[in-house]
Amino acid sequence: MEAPQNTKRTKASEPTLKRLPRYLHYLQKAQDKGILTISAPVIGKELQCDPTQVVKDLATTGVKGRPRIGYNIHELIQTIESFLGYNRANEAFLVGAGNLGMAMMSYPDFQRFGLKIVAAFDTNRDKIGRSRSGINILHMNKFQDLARRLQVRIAVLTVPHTVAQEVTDLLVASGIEAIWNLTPSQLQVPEHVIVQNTSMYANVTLLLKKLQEKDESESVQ
Amino acid sequence: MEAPQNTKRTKASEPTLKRLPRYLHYLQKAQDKGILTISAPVIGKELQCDPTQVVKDLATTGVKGRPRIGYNIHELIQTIESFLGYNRANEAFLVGAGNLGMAMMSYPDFQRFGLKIVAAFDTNRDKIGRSRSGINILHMNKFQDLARRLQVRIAVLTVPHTVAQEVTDLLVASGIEAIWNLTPSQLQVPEHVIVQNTSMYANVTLLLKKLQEKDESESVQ
DNA sequence: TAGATTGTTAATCGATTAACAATC
DNA sequence: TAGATTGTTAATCGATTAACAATC
Repeated sequence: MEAPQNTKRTKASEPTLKRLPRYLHYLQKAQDKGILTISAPVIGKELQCDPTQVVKDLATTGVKGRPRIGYNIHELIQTIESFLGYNRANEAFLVGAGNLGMAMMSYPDFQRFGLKIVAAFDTNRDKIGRSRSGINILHMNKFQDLARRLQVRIAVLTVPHTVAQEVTDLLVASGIEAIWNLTPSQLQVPEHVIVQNTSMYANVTLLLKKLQEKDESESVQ
Repeated sequence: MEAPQNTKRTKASEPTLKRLPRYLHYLQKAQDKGILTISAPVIGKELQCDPTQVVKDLATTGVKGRPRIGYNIHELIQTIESFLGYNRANEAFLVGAGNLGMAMMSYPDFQRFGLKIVAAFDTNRDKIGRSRSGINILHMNKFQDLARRLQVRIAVLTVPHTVAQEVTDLLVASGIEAIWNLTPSQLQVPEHVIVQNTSMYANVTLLLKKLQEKDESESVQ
């Protein structure tokens, strides 16, 4: 009957979702300085992006601003955090306690972004029983049982790419619903499982190609 | 006068550049199995993407296929590798030998993707003088001199985000032209400097948001 | 009131997808 | 020849950018 309070069902596009954390980071710094109100043009100037895009991005979170004045910075931060789900604590298991896995365990502040790594798994006997940043490393053969009992839905995958698919099959069989794939492998998963790929190789390719294109355009001129 | 051999100046879009390494990875596996010829529909089926998009992506590299038959797999691999610049060895300095930095030094095969990390830098006395995966860790105060003398143009940035900007200023002052930014910071750089951002926080946000949206759509039904 | 900023609607831009002709 | 696949051109889709009305 009534207008729902915070139930804007505008689903954000991927580019928007990537920009929102950047805004948030800047807004938190601004709030620390004691600023109470902020406008889209100011955000855009600081972050070097289009002010009308900032307005659009903010609108998808459902926050309301006031013409001429801007947004209440506290309300804005709250709304973005809530929209992005940062105030929940999604529990996750990390699989593969190698170099990258260890780095991810020590990575600061994931919890502030809604992700809590509650345990790590490996098959290397030397690593099992140790811990890193308060996260215990357990044997992989405990994964399935623990995932089910603790109802963990998210896995961070940092195993060697040679075993990425077989490990993935186990994750899926254990009821994992979302996989953050930090291996270069293209994972095969059932339709209901979400995969977020972060490929170092794709990123390095992009960087080098941009540099190459810059060189070419300069040599042409 | 003559038609240039390999000088298709089609500059690829970012999505295309992200897909090409995936194709390449699959093609190399297929070649190892002894396959000599491959068609876009086969690649699309295996990688679960649209075959016409595969055709378009491959066309941007300048490779020629034959109707009904497909592409010569050897020629295809060569062309993609050449197009992406994998046969060059772009030398890079890594800055920040912390957890993530160490992981990147140990990351396998960057060289196969055209990136060669030739030295690492840090300010922590305990780390300086040590090495990892054959890469020596030097004091940051040697960066500028070495970057200039070796004409290194690329930096991999894995420092704590609190010092990301000040380190970036030094990189730029040392003549670095391209920065692979693995910190969550939004770097301020002059226009001629290329930045490739790989933000763990943006990626984790995307994953959790996708999961959240899936939950919402299911609870609605 | 005047002017700046939000918020919405329209126009542009670019990438994906579809259609179809060329060709092996 | 018949049929599958490339390669190109057109249509669709979605995101960005621009335009403008509403409003503080």
